[in-house]
Amino acid sequence: MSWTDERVETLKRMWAEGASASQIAKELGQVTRNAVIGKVHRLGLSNRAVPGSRAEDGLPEIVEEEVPVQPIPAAPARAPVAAAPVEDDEPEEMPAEVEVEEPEPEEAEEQEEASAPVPFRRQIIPAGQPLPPQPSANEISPEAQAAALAVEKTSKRLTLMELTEKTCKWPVGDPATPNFWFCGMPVQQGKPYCEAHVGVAFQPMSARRDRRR
DNA sequence: CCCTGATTCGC
DNA sequence: GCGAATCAGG
Repeated sequence: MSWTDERVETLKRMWAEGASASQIAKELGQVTRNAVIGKVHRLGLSNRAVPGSRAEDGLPEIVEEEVPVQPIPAAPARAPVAAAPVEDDEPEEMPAEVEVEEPEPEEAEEQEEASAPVPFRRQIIPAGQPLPPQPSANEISPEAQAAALAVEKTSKRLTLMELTEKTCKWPVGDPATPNFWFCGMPVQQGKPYCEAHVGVAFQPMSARRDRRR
């Protein structure tokens, strides 16, 4: 396939609209993003306006060292979130292994047949031990918290077994409770969490320090 | 890991 | 001119 006037026109138009080279390539078909990029350069229409939206990341970006915050949302105890076949791992997410204390093996089976589908199987004693340092309640920026909360209201609510490399592994709720689940939204590239939860998991050091009591 | 654009260089 | 391979950055 060659660069017909029409194809070039499409290329120019899409490029001007901010489409990425791969998007354009997909649209045109029969060419790779490399071909598109190459053509873009030969046409001399390289630098263009910002691709994405307009109100997106127009902020100054106050980026600082990122510091992992205890991956504990509102849950009192941490669930062993195992990232598939364990391997390398640099001190980035700090697994912080913490056994979730089993309240007590069940003994008297409650027969709540025609009751609610997912009832409260008896008040469960939330871990009879000092819980790990409660999260970063006041260390998390209000914005990040709000974002996470919003996501949690619409997230996929996956079980441990349903997690994959592409699902957010942020735990929500009390692991010792029936309504405990994992966010499950699409992860942010390279991270174990979705955008919203990455927002609470990784806080700029200074901001975190300032907020802390 | 997944994506982006930029560059190089044999064809 | 073309575009795969590679590089550099997010």
